[in-house]
Amino acid sequence: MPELPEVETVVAGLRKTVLGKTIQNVEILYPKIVKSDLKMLTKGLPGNRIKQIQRRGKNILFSLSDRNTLWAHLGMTGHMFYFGKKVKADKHDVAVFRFRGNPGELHFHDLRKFGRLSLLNHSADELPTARLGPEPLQVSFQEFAKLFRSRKRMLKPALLDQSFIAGIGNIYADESLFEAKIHPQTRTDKLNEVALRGLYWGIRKTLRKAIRTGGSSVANYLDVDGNPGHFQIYHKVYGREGKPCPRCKAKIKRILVGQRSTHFCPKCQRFDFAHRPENIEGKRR
DNA sequence: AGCTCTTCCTGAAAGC
DNA sequence: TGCTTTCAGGAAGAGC
Repeated sequence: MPELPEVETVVAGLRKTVLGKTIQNVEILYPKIVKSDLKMLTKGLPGNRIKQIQRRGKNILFSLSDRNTLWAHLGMTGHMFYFGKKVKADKHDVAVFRFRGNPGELHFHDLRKFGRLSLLNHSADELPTARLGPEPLQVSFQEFAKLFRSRKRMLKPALLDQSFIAGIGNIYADESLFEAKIHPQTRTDKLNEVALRGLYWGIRKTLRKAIRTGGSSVANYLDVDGNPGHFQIYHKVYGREGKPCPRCKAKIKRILVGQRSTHFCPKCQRFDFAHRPENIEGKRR
């Protein structure tokens, strides 16, 4: 599923392929993905040049020459495929963009149709980004620490909450918590300075490495040119239930936290590691 | 405020 | 073997 590193990879691909092109028309094959007014979108896009493409959290923002913004979210299984020539739409394509004076096409492909597309009548800077938490690769440690201390909730749901911190999904939440050796059910406000630093750097390390390797190819993630990423071979806990922890060889566990499957090492991700290191032996769940 | 449950959707995997 | 059920998951919305 596309999370921050995958979306970053997709945005890099979009910049190489469609940045600077002028939209000729857009064909919406599955109208339900459009969350803004459908007619406004299909009528408003043609003639617009794509001036800038940015990622914010897991969102893709196309800044248009008329100062409006095309907002895309890949959901669970969304892909953006660029073809250098006319190509017949796949049955899972939800939208096709065509460009002026150019045979190339951009296909928004989305098997499970959780993706979304909106035309927003304002610039990319003044987006519904008020509903998005800080970027994990940009936020300072001080702000990060303040954020976690300001809430009282379990870490796992907090990391998945886009209004809390943007861009992290199930894979990278689990992997980051593993890096930081923190139990997913630890409360955000219970992390001491050491644990907070560990988590801050764990998230950064995990996301950066995933970006470097082109994202994780699970749920058939592919980049704009149809290439898979490679980060999944580096997954240490995600999707590894019952397999040995790469750090201590204990069996990786999978539990449900807030309805979401959560993978962790029960031995080296201690529930109370973060705030009560002296009590590590005593408690179990 | 924060948790839980539901909805959207499809294909793979598990169950019978 | 083949049909049926379950599950996965990002985000939003309802209800508590």
